[in-house]
Amino acid sequence: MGITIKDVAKAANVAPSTVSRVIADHPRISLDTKKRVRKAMKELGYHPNVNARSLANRSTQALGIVMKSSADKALQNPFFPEVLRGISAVAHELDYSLYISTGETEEEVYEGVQRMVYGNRVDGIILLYSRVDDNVINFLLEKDFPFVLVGKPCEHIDRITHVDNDNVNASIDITNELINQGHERIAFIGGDTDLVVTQDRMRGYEMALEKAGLPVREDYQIHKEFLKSGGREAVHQLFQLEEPPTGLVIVDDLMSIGVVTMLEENGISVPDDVSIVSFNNLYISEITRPSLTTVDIQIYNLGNQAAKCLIEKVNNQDEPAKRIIVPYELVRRQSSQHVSLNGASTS
Amino acid sequence: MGITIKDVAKAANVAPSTVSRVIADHPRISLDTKKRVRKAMKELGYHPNVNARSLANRSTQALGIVMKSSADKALQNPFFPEVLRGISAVAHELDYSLYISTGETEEEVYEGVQRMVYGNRVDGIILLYSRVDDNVINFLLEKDFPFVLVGKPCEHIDRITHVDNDNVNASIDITNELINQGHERIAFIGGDTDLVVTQDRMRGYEMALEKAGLPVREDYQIHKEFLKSGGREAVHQLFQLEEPPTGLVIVDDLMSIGVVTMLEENGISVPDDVSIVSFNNLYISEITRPSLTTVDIQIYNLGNQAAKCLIEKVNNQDEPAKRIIVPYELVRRQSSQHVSLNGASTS
DNA sequence: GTGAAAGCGCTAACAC
DNA sequence: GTGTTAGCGCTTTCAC
Repeated sequence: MGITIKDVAKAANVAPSTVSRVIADHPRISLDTKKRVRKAMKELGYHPNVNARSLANRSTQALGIVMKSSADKALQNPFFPEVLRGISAVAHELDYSLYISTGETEEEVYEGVQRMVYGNRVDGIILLYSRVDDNVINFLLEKDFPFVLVGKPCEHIDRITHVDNDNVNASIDITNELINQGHERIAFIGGDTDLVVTQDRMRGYEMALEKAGLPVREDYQIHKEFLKSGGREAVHQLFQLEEPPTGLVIVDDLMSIGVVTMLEENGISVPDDVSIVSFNNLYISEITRPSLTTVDIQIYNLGNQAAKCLIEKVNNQDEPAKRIIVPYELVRRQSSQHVSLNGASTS
Repeated sequence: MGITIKDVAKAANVAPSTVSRVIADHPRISLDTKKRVRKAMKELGYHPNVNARSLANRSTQALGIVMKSSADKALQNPFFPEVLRGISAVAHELDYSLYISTGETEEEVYEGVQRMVYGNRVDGIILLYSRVDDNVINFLLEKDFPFVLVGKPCEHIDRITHVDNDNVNASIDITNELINQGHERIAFIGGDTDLVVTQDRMRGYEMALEKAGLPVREDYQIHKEFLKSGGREAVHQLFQLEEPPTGLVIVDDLMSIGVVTMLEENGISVPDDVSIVSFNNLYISEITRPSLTTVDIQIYNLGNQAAKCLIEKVNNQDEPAKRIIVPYELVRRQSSQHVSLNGASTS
């Protein structure tokens, strides 16, 4: 069942090892035999068995992709297909396959990673999230298993190759966008505070405010997982304050859309009453109304770079830990405007 | 490098074959040795090498997932993470791993599938799309390789196990929703006409109109990939007609959002001037404004069923071809309303 | 109930 | 340049 290397060898009148060498395009095989062998492979319809190869080789030509637990379906989802595209492009080019592991809980995710590593299923792993105190990272470090992180590690930062944006500066810039438009009361809406990306973006926000001499107010920060029921309330409260914000920095475009809706339910209009800026530049950010002023973090590129780094690392165990910063870009759209225009629609 | 079955055997004072039998939980191994072996495995930190097992076994405990080419990033994306969740849940439960293959072009996708099959990487494949004249399906059929289709095959329908919604009836129902609200001029906006799902939904739309004695007008159908530049124009034209539609059936929620934006750019408001209904009930459909009246097709469930069917088929090559229809549900939200309310906002 | 040995399909010394 | 051979780690007859 299935053509093996032996069949090809026989047909081409060479030894199996020669066929193997032809497959690997070994330099010191004569062009003539190469041709003959290749012809035989074609004719017989030969395809190598990757398992056998992996066994002999201790290399799988496969990369593992690990997402964070998909329990909170909302937030990171649109991110995933795009980063996958980026990874897939280089994987395909370099003839790597992709394994994927996810799970509803952290525990499931961890188990998945163990399976990949212990089972010799993959040569390396791309982690698509970074959270404090993550046992997956500790496990991989301990096993000295090649991996790359998309995002910023919160520990061992110089031991972990990672691909990230400069989220702090991105956040400073996007917050300044509001400040430059004259906003002085700017609130921050974030997600899971365990995620490093949330932390960085919040820090940038605070730094920008401080630099501009604006107060950093605690009642201007929301961190509930507010795409669920709690969030609606939290946003409502924010605008019940004596001095409600006129600008909002939101950690993700998808959240922004939810917030816009909540606001409009309360008769608050974007950008006429409040300006919104956010992050990620998802596809949807352009086609929603208002279109979103956001930071394009180049998701595809993040995936692309991560895959490249990982493959380098796989091919050379001694490759030093790297840090790749993918540039970001501000995208100005309709959701933010100069504070002096506030109330435009009601006037 | 790595604990093998032999190490365990030595430690437990048995033969390697016995260890193997313990792993497989073979019945005629004494409980005593089982315990002893298991203890040794624990102590040594043994983990089976899946490649070796696959080689000996001709089974990989892995499923392949094939998406359609990701070139058109817009349409099917939000679908993917959700269906993956569904697949992943059962894969995890039954100890299967997931292998994923995508590509920018059809050709790349096809190559990926070949790699999975020929390389013995997976035991079976889940196809996440159905399009006419697809060489991937033909390839799998020809090789008699286990696979399951999410969607409806356009050929060999009784030979292919597939998991689908009843898209024709779903479309009839959602179109009737508009008809029952008094709409008589109802247009259809679809995507790629090669996709079976587009065809089914269009047919349902037409059948509903006919049943209601409403004309099926050709100038009421748009099929450009209109999330790109062409679409804006097409929608514009639609509302330049002498009798512009008052209702729109749109093949996907994400498209709906784009259309709402285009309409509002032209001063046409949803649902006050035109009602919109669509399909899929993506997460975003609920938080956008207006929230979308749509058909919940239970994406998670589609994935779940597909994975189950595939594993059955893998375990029993003679499993007959099945057809699983996942029920759908109408979700009424703000984007559609009775035609008599039209113009409400301008009055 | 358990062991010995062959073999899954391939690669990688080591020969010549 | 190419053939021979010994594994990679596991499963699976076939003995006993």
